[in-house]
Order: sequence, then structure tokens, then C-alpha cells
Amino acid sequence: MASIHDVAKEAGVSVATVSKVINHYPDVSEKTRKKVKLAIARLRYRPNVIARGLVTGRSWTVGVLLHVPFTNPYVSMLLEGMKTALEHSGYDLMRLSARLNDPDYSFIDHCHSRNLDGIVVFGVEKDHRSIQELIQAGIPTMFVDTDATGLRAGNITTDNRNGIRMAVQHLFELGHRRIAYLAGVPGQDVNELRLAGYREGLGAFSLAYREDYVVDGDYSYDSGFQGMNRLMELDVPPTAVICTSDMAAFGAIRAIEARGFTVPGDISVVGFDNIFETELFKPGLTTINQNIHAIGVKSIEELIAMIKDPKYPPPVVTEPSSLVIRESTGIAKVIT
Amino acid sequence: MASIHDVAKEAGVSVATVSKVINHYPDVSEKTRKKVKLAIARLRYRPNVIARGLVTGRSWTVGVLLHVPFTNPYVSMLLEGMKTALEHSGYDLMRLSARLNDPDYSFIDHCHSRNLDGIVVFGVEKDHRSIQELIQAGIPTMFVDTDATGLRAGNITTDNRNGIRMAVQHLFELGHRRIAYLAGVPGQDVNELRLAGYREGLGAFSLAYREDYVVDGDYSYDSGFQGMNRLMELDVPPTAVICTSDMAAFGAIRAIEARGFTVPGDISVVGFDNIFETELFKPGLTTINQNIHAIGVKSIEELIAMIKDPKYPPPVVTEPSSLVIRESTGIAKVIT
DNA sequence: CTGAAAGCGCTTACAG
DNA sequence: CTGAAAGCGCTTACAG
Repeated sequence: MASIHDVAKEAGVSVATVSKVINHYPDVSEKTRKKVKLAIARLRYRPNVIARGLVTGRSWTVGVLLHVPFTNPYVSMLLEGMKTALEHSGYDLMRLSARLNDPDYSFIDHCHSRNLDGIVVFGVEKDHRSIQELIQAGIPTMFVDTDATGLRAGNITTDNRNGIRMAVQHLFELGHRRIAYLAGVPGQDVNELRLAGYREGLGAFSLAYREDYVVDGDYSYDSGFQGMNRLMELDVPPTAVICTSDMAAFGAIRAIEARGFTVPGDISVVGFDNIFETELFKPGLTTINQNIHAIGVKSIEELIAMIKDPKYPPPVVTEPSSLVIRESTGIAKVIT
Repeated sequence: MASIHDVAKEAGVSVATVSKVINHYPDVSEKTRKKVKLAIARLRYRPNVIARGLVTGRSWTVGVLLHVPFTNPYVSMLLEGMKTALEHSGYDLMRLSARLNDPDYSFIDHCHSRNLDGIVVFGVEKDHRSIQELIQAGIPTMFVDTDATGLRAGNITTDNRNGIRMAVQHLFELGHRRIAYLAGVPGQDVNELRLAGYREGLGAFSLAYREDYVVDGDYSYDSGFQGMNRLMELDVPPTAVICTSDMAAFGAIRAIEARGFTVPGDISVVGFDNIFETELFKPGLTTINQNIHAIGVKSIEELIAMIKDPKYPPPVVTEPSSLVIRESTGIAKVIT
């Protein structure tokens, strides 16, 4: 690869002048600019981003910390949205190791040694040591689904409370009075918000909150399957269940079917996420739509805004959720 | 962040000596080494990878070019495998833009300006200009599912031919004689190999190859749906169909059901990939398993081997495929 | 065993 | 408007 020195020689000017042309400085004569541009074209010169970064302190790289597998459907959509926003921004995306609990590994050191301009974090709780260090370090950061903020850290999530409230209302209107909830991991921000939405939803229709109607889980198919089994073993099982993820809902439905019951004939099921697999699944899943792609796009857009302007206030954004009604919910069989 | 100069000052030695300690040079006295290590610990010093890269010419970064969406289930598994192999390697992964057809964008320039040590490519055909440039440039590269090689470029794929052959045999043994094939994009390496496997499979059982039993597609659900519709409109429709992807198989099954027929009662369907969605789908899909995770792992392992040793011969590896039998294939209804 | 110096490919005051 | 020089944070011959 040609370097800036080669270009300078070819054009018969100094490297400083070449640099000025590359960076669109105004104080270069038209004649010189032409000469330099010609030399650049002739040598197919491209400035070395690495070298430039060393002096400007910017790497034109944003990191992404994913504390979940790539096979997580939420992550796929998120990345797809991020990619869209990245495309013409000049920034590239670097995946960062998620060895957060390895004592030999320091996430923040990693970010520093790579000169990262900004970070998107998904799937890590805000009380984690690495996250605290990251916030302290003052590197522009956007948290997805984690309610953390800092001087240079904002976050973005879906309107979780209202999503679940809409689900409760939908089931109530179908005549359900025994509505259970298959929850996520206790303590996680998203889980607490959704749980709050569930309680608020019940309250809005004067339905009592029952401890035994809430089962913790981990968003997976298996956790939905097992959670549903527990609910069905209750003396008074629910007639409807809201799940904290579509995958858990899939598991719940198969658990219901495995006991010889039908969805929605016997029990109605609502998911959360509206991942593309809902289109494949039978019965079609009624679920709460998250605009994951938009969250991906905005997380990057806001991050870049923070990078570009040190005074840009760290955003806290909530994307609207909506209810998508398919086949897995129906009129309650028994009104108690 | 502390720099190497800060450490040198703190330890009372030169930066050259600090550098030697960091890089485990043997010619440093134990006493000096101790002093330096202490200073490093005290200042929480981490060498700047960027600066180091500028002089060594290595960025400790491998790029990945994905010419498909992140939501593609194959990609998710591939990335998950790559991640595994990357974890303790010291290399980080950078996603590269896929603006391959944008005249303002040069993939190879991008790689150079980022000083990438190696590249993994998926979903681009070998005759694409960017790919040719990449091979010429001599940057270590591993192609996934693309039959390209170069002085420093190898590739890895599944045993596509044999996979399809096994599917034909399975169907033949179930009594099927009218076996159709829902193909992928003509010209793509993977497609040609699978098509060859289909023909070989038919040949092995003396079944005639019929043009009208092969329909091109693009691996998607919709293409499977439409392709199956075409097959079912034939005067003598097939009793079994092999699909070039699981997603296409899902589409094909729904097309069959939409016409009031059943799988496998009326028509047997085989997929390709064994993505995790096959577990969700009903009926359970008989499919050809690709060990995608292993392909991800090996693509990185081989790439790193090439990076480390300029004389490491570019590997061409074929991962075995296997048939996974579930519910979507059954005994042929009519023997012709 | 240790360190001064040159250099990787850039940018940025600053002097002219 | 142009360029010499210093410097970003490192590594690597080379001299001592």
C-alpha cells in the first residue's frame, strides 16, 4: 500500500499538504489540491485508519459487548439494525469478548487498548463490575435493555410495562380472569419492568395478584416448558399465560400440548418479542412486538452522536411496543 | 491511560526495556523485570494494540465479510463458532461492510486501511471483483461455502454432495421413486455441489433425472413455498422433495398443507442445514445436518494458522454431513 | 543487560 | 498557501 509519503513524492509536495487535502482543509490552493488528488488516484492511496487514529485519538471503531449467544434471535435483529446505521457512518463494528467473569480479563482495558470510540452493551446487568468500570471510564456507551446511565452513557429499551399491560387487557377482554406470568431472570431490569406491567395490568382490571401465578425463568424454550408444567400442576391452573419471551411461549405451548390440552382452546398464550420464528410456529403466536431493528439503529445513531459531541446528553429512549394478535389466544373456556 | 513512557519513568528504566519485558524478551535481568512489572501493575498499564500494530504491521484483528443478514440462522451459528475459536486467541473480530456493489466502496482498500490480519468471507461468489482483489492482495482469507483458493486463501464447506446423496437414499428406501429437488441460486458453488449430489443419488438407484423436478430458488421460506407450488402443479407431481435449506423446506411443507395434503402422509420433505428452528417446527423436519459451529471454529483456527505462518498451506476442508431423520419423511404412498 | 535512536503512517500547531 | 518538525505509543536493530 502506498503511504502518504509516496503520495507527497508523486505530487511533489510535503506530506503535510497531502494530509490537508485528505482532510479537506480549506487553505490549499486549487492547483495543489488537483496535483495531490491526481497522485492519490494514481497510487490508489487510502489513508491508514490505524495510523490516523494514533494521532487523533479516534479509532472509528465502536465495540459491541454481547453477553448472549449470536443464536439469540433478539441479537440477530439488533445486529441487523446496528449494521444499517453503521453502513455509511465511517465506523466499523468490533465484537468484544464477553469473558466478563474471567479474572485475567478486563473489559475496560480491552476497550482502551483498542482505542474504541464507543460501545454498545447488551445482556449485562448494570451492577456488574465491568459495567461500572466502563461507565466510570467515560467512554460513550449505549446500553440496550439495561437501565444504566452515566456522564457519557445512555440506554434504550422497549416499553416493557405497557407491552405486558396490553397483553393483560387483551386476555381480560377475551374473558380470562386467571392470568399467569412466566417471568425472566429476577433482578434484571427488563424483567422487573415487565413484572411491574403485569401487576399494573391486573390492577387495572381488579384482578388479584397471585404469587403462585408467577414463575421465574430465563427466556428459553426449556424454561417456558418447565414453567408451564408448574403452572398446570396448580390446584387452580390459569386459563391464560403471558410469557416474557417468544421462545418461552413456544416451550409453554408444547408443554400444554404434551398434557393433551390445546392452545388456545384450553389455555391462551402470549409471547414477547415477535421474533421471526413466530411466523413458522403453529399455532401462530400472539405476542408483544418489540421494534428490535429500530433499537439497533437508534443505539448506533445515538452512540455516534455522543462520540461526535462530548456535550451531547446521554439519551434514555423507550421504543413503543405493540400487541400482535395471532392464533394462540382465544375466548376463555371457563369464567370463574 | 498510562503509556509506556509513564511506566519507564515509574520503573526508572528506558521504554525499550519496558517493551522487552512486555514482549517477554529473554535479555532482561530478573531485577529489572521485577521493577517493570511492578510499575505496570501500579499504573494498570496495558499496551496500546493500535500503536503496536502500527510498527509490527499486525492489527490482531480479523475481519468478517457477511453478504447475508445477521438474521440468517446459518450466520448465527457460524459466528457463534468463530467466537469460540477467537476467545483466547488475542484476535478480535471486526464486521466489514458488505457494500460490495457500491462503486464508491472498495473492500480491499477497507481491509488495508484497517490493517486486517485476516478475513473470513461468507455468502459472496468467487467471481465477484472484490473477492478477486482480496485473493490477489494476499491477505490470509478463509472462504466459507465458496470454492475459492489463492496463495493465501483457503476454504471450508460441508460435504454437500454426500449430504444430498444420503437424502436420496433415505427416500428411495422409503419407497419413493419420484423425488424432486428444490434448488438454490444457480451458479453458486454450494448449489452446484448439491445438485451434483442429487443427480448422483438418482443415478445410484437408477432413477431418471427430470428437468421439471428441479426448481431454482434462493434458500428462503418463500422460495420453498413457491417452488413447491410449481411442483404440485405438474401432471405427475413428486412424492418426495429434497430442499436446499431448512427454511425452504418449511415453506414447502406449508405449501403442501395449504393444498390440503399432509407431510409425510402424502409427500415427504427433507431439508438442509439442521438449524435450531427445526426443533420448533411441526412436523419435525428430516434434514441434512451441517456442523456449522465446527465450520465457524475451524475457519478461524485455520485463518490464524495462516496468519502466524506465511508458509502454512491454505487449507481446503470439507466437514462431514449427516442425515437427521424426524417426522417429515415417511413411506411412499404410491409406488410408480 | 540496557538504552538512544529511528521509524511505523499519520496529524497538527507553527513559522515563513 | 506551504512545509519542517514534533509527536501519537509503540518496537526493533544496534551500540555500548
